Amino acid sequence: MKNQKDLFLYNTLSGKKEKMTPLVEGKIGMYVCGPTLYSEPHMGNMRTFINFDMIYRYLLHLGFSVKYVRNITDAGHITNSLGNAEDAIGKAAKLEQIQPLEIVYKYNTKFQELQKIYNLLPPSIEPTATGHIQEQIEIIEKIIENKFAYEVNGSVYFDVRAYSEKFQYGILSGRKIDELAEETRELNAQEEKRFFADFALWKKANPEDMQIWRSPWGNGNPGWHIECTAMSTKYLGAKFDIHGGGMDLKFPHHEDEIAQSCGSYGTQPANYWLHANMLNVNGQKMSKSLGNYFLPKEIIEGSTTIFDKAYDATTVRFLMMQAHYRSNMDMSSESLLAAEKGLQRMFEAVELSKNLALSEKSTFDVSEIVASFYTAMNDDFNTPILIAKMFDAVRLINLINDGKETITKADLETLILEFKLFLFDVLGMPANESKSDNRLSPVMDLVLDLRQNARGNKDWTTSDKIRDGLAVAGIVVKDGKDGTIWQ
RNA sequence: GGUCUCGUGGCCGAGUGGCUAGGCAGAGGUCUGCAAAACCUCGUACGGCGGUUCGAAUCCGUCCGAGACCUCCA
Repeated sequence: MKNQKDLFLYNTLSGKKEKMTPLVEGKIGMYVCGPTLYSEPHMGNMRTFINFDMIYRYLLHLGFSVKYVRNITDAGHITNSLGNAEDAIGKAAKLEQIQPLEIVYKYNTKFQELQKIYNLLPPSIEPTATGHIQEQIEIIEKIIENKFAYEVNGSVYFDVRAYSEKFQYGILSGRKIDELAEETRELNAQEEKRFFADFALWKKANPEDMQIWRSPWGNGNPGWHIECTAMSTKYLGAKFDIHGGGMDLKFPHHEDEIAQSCGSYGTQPANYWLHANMLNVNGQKMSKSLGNYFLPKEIIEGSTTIFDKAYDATTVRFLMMQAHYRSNMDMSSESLLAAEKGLQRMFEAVELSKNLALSEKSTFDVSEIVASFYTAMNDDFNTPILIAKMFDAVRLINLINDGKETITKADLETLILEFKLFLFDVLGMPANESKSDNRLSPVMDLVLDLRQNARGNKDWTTSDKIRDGLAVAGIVVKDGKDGTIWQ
């Protein structure tokens, strides 16, 4: 069932689901655009990273050897096309009165913490833009050499018209240059540019810039898009398998990355472009400028007024896994609560499965269920379907427990193994089991034994007192047919 | 204005030309000392209007509504 050749993914480039064929069999190179660390990443940012973490996990699960590169943008980029605004990191630095890299360091520390809290696997490497200025300059030089860029007054711009004669600008986002021209009716104040769609590869330094680098064109800053081209090329080569990022990066960021790669190395960087959809708040994209965002920490601390109570990171992650990565999703107290309860059922089934009665034969087809897990995920990482299939398995486990279905030892082992692999390794739910403290266990045995005696004597007052007392300590007691369990 | 996406039952959220998605919530039942859990049954959903078709929520057109991108953005 674990067949690498059955994987299909939706490629933004073609607008279709395509069979995944790596450049080198068994190996995958994946680049994902990471955060710009001028502030703490919000929940919407996290959703993208959680989704690509899931994708990374599934690729690993299929046995691919994956090199996963996710950059950190720590060089400031001018915030609008006019070029007269400050870069976000520089702005934050001035505001907080510390160095730009202190800003980045500060927020990167938080970002790293969040990755642990939300159970993200660390990428193979997290390269930084400032650590690759030289590589960026070299690519710019190549583009100039190829006559797809020009220098004006200490800045370098990508020449979209020249590029369009050999390549198709707009291939990813479906944009046409002449249409773009009509659309951009204002804001053409960028006099240095020869053509409105040209974009900066290198910007001459402003006197107030806090980060400045030397280049063949004088002191300045790299353009926003060039860092990804430089780092993906360095770590994955000019051509690699998967490039991912948020939908909002499709244009212009990813479009321009393609132009830069074609303009320098004559090849598109990635075979497959994956785009994760946005997280909404009340139907609108979460964004800093709208102010409708909340932080990943606020939700687990319960310090945002948007939700009725605190929800842990696992619940949030599970809720996100219940939506497809290409759909946009909203979060509400109701949906979080539903996820919390649903996940609880999953975990309880895992516990329950440890003590199921075994039979001579199984009354259902385990291999079919397990196959359905793979079918779901192979279809463009359809986690909602996967979860639905897993709930089917949960139901079966409960039915076995009720004696209404039976299972053999071998089938149970297969089912549990695969179930856990998908729950913990693929969906990334933390496997915090075996937490059943060795010292607590005998104590509980004793307490429950006492309660059982009371129940035997129909001393309900005592038995309920024990149950209520344990409830206060967060221990739930459930009386089943074959004894009492606690958690 | 241009390009594009979406509109599914109380909520979240998949999918599909005809066959029950799933979770949560709700109703009834089984079990239980009670409770919890579990299991069973139930609501007969696909924005409006046309069209294609034996048959459409699924394809086409149109209208309404929401959103994304076109400018920094995961």
